[in-house]
Amino acid sequence: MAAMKDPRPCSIADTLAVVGEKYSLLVLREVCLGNGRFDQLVRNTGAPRDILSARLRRLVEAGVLTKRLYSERPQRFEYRPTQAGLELEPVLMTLKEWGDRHLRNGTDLPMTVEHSCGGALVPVVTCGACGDPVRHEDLTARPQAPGWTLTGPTAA
Amino acid sequence: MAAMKDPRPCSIADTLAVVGEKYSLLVLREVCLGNGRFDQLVRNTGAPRDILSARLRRLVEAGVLTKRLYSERPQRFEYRPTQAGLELEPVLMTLKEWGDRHLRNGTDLPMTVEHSCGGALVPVVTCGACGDPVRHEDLTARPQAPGWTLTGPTAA
DNA sequence: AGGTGAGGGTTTGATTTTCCAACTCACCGG
DNA sequence: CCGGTGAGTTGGAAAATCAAACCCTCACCT
Repeated sequence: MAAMKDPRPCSIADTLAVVGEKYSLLVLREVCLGNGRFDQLVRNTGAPRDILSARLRRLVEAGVLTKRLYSERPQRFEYRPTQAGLELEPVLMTLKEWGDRHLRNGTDLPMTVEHSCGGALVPVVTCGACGDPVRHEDLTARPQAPGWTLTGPTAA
Repeated sequence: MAAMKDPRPCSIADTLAVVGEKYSLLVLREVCLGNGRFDQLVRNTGAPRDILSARLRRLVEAGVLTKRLYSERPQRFEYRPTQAGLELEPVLMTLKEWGDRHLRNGTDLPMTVEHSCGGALVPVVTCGACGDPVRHEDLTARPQAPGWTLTGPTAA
């Protein structure tokens, strides 16, 4: 995700610069599931080996994954999520939720996630302050840096 | 995001096939903010015009955006989010939240979002059933379709 | 000692995408 | 008639992706 003169300083863009390249989030999905070995990642993500290699390097250097030796002689490695990597799981969950609902009508899901409370997880984004589920109409963008001249009714 | 033989049927991958290409989510960000005109999108996302054109076509065809005529003579268009598009905002919020925390230490944020409850929005993903914030340790993946052979301790 | 196979990659060359600048077309304002 | 705006399209160079082949280190079998 190299050159891009995004005139907008933006954490969304910055995060995508780390995990927005093709396969990166699928790699993270697998690593969070515990499938952190190279050949598993090739099989489960469908990424070409050279691309996977590049993505892993990038994610390790960005502090999202770590490379761990799980066997000397023969040397074998495994990738695991860092704390920062685990904190990207909300992104995976919201992506999954949208796909489950809009691309599969909520039926025939290939995988579900069970929450410790007992049921299938339905991730809901709430406001940390009041605890209410967040709806578009309740949001107002507050530009803080130059480059953020809003024109429209504004909400993100 | 053409050819990819992802051996895993997965809603995350499917969603990324819709909005995972470079610039797509930045376009959605702008459209959700109300900045839905072509030249605004060029300026605010930094996307080359031809790429932007392709992304807009794709997002409209996928039902994430609609193209609206806001002036005949001269013909001028504007892109707006559909309901499905608005429902992708949780993805944007979780991406923003991660970037704010991990890429900027939570300081000097270029933009904040205010929630109707009064404070700056801190998006938290919770379990729809019990309402608790979701933590990695509380999750268990439940494969439902073939292709989902888990090996590790498993959680997503 | 030789063959086979797994794991974890790198190399090579063809194919796709992206990038960027220039160009179009339709209209409006002076 | 001239310049400018909005919404794109076009053409060619540069970069990223793809698939397959290759490499290296060991372990195991016989």
